[in-house]
Amino acid sequence: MKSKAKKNWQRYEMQAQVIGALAHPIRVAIVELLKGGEVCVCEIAEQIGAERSNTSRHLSVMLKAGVLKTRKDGLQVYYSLRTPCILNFLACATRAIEHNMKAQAKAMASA
Amino acid sequence: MKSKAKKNWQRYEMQAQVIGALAHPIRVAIVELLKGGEVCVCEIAEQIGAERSNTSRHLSVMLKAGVLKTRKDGLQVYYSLRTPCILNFLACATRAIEHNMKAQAKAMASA
DNA sequence: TTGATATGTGATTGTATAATCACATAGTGG
DNA sequence: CCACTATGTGATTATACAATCACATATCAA
Repeated sequence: MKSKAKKNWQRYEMQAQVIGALAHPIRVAIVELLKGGEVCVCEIAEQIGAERSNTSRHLSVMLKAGVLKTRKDGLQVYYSLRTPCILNFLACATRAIEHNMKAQAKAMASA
Repeated sequence: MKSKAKKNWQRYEMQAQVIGALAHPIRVAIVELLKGGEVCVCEIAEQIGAERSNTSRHLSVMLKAGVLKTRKDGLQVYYSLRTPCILNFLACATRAIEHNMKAQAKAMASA
């Protein structure tokens, strides 16, 4: 039934947007950094070694996707995880990578 | 410590690649379709309503990322989930979306 | 008020990704 | 062998995304 995919297309698009919000190494690094709690933009930028404006843009992508939330305090804006289940993405991705490594090692051995 | 992010950069890149392999509505649809078990390319293309060559490309992205695996049987190639934990991505993304909807409704009400 | 700092955003440019077409390859059956 | 079907891939073009710079805004402190 092609109709099922058509019917759910909008949902697929939204899900892809949320997942895409984590599909960049800088954003993965940010999520991992925020695992320990809220951090302000300037510290995020410093810790991951990226320009502030660039960091700000990446944060806004994730904010827009609903993955992060913010809290203003004076000059600073603190970002934190809004949907903690996204941490599972990282763990699952790691599992896939380990899987790949093993397969690669096996391919090497047989070559 | 900026050094931590630098040190893990390669891992972040690989994780982002795996996550990015799911960051497209067609690929989300494919993963959902494969939830029930292996499906051949031509049926995947038919069910999601995409061109076969395009479907094939999306499948190869996910295959390369280690998210899917294949089994050849005669003319057909059957794809299936290699790392089932990626199904959690979809569920978690849905949760984030619901969160967004609620926030949006609240913003509407207060406007 | 002035100056300093944090954050975010428009504009630009370079890079990556996606869709399409044409075609190659490989297996199947007559 | 030949025709047919499924799959995958090179080449092209259009689109989306990322990084950077310059600048605007907001908050604080003196």
